[in-house]
Amino acid sequence: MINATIYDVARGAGVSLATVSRVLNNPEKVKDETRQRVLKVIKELGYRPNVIARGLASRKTTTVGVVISDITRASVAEMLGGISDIAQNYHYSIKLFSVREDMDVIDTLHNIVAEQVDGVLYLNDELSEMRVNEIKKMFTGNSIPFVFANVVSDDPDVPTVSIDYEKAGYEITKLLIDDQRENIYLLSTARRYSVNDKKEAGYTRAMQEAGMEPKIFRTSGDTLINRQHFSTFFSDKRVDAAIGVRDSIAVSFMNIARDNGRDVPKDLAIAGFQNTKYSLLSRPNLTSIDIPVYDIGAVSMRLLTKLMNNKEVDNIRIILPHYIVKRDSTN
Amino acid sequence: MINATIYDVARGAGVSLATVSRVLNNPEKVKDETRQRVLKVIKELGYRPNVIARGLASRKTTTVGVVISDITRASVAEMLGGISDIAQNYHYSIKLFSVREDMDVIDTLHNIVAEQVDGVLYLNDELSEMRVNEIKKMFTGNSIPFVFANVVSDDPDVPTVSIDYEKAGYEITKLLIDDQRENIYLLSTARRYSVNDKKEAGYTRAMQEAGMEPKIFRTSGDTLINRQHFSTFFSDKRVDAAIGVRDSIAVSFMNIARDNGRDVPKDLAIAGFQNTKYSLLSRPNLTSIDIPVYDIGAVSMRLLTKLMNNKEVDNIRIILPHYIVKRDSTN
DNA sequence: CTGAAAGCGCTTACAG
DNA sequence: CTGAAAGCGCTTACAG
Repeated sequence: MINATIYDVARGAGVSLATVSRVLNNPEKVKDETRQRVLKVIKELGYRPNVIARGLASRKTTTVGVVISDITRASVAEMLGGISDIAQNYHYSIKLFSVREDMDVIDTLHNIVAEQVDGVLYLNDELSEMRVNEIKKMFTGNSIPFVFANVVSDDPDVPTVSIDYEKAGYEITKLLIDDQRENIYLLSTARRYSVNDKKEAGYTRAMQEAGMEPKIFRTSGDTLINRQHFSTFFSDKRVDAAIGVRDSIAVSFMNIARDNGRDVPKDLAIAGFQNTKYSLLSRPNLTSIDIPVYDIGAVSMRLLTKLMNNKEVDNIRIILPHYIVKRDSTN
Repeated sequence: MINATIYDVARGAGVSLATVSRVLNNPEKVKDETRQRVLKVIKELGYRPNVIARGLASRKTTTVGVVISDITRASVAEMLGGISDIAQNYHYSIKLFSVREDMDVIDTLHNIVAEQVDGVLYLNDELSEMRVNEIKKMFTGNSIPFVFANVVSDDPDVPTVSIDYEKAGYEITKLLIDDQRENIYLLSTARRYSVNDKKEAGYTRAMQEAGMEPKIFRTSGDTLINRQHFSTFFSDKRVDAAIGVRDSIAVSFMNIARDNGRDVPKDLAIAGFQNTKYSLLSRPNLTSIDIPVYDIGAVSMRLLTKLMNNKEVDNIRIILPHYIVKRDSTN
């Protein structure tokens, strides 16, 4: 038979549908004997409740919407891994919504609301504070719980899970300063991200504390493009150390540096951000800030389940720890 | 007001709900004047149909299930990008299901069926023919359309989208043979994948055709591990060329080769598979087979929409073209 | 071209 | 502890 319904089960067990429903949702309210009988029929028929019907009747879909921009970024994919694992534990399904640059975000959010998800996870490190505010209003207006993952915001009412990027930027810069490096560059992206802004702030603070001039070089995240930017870099600049806001940028820079006869780390120390696979496939292996991307996903999903079930939450702004992985690209 | 319903719209426009529903689903059946009036009220109220209710009533959820194993693999993420873009075009939503090694696949599929998706996309290059058959039976039994993406299967009734991995393996091997390389190794994974089996078959065919002995070296996909395997490689083996079944394996091997004083490509030619970012961040840049991963995702989603809407499909087994990107790691 | 009514497969007070 | 009934917000024949 194709897809038994709750009626089939009720008939088979000689009870009403209400009882079958209770066996599924509030088993403790059903007499043990009855419950066993119903369970047996359920198994025999291979019955699984129609999730859609349940969603309509209960107004709970046990589904969360996950909003992403660019899924091909390694950090996004790994965060999704964490989200997915936790969602599975809590028996939530995941609906994926990707918003592209050219799309009307608020319109998309309206669509998500129409999908009747129980909560929303918003992954995007490129959000401006204003955008965050719009999104927050939209969701609170529809009273649907939400959590921002890997987003930095100063609004104390916005649930976020991330690391302290400012501190990370500070620490990695400090590492190079303490190594007596003088001309320390930060290689950042031309496009401004809230997260990268924090890294830059941390870098700048460390430099100024040390009485050194912050030097931020902006380039593209695309290797083919930044390679060109970097190739002229060495002809007109003094540089003793560089920090890439992404590992891929750091590795690309390191390659060009070596092409220009620089010895890494002797002449030039290089560090990256994110501790991706690149850091192990580069020569020399790259010093990098390990960001617990999987955990950011997992923790934000866990926070969201609490919010969805009106559990007490003592802190809606979670900062996860990061640490520096020292490898051969620095002393 | 929170979430207007179809009743609110009907009342506002002075029509029945049936008419509102028609305006949404079969607008041509409604008199122009009425339609405009309804549309106006819809806009005023910001009405969006409750997707769940619609799903229950129409038995169509306009949602597809996407089954993945490891989302952190770059190819999976990029495929998802292609799927997501096309899904958006056709107004389908995506529900993500990840199956882990230790899970009962068939049980998971039952859950997916209970979710009432209109179709399923199954991404997994590690499926055995037997497994493919089980899955096929499960879905056909529940009469839910499905497409395998990046899966190779010999069953002519199984809709698949992939490239000709055997041919790709053959061609890249041929490239090295034609370059007069003698000891050509294939660096494959210890775990057997259907897709890697095909690459190996192509490699073997090319080698045998040339009267050379196929040499397959199996290692881990994990850089930290394969690095160790490779470090003893050069002490006891003659090697003039190597092909990694993944770019990351090829790059890892290349690094060790250079540590052992080999000049790439002079002493040793190296090629990879997939043309990922690694191929551009390695030194020298890696020759690789470009596999149109995004397109595999996009095309399989498009195929699935046709199957879901009972459109005529002339070919349910689609092979996409691949090509070799020659870079500095080979002559 | 439009409306009244049944029904999709569940959950949830309400009685008992 | 269990059942009858209403209802979730839509779609879809069926009449007219």
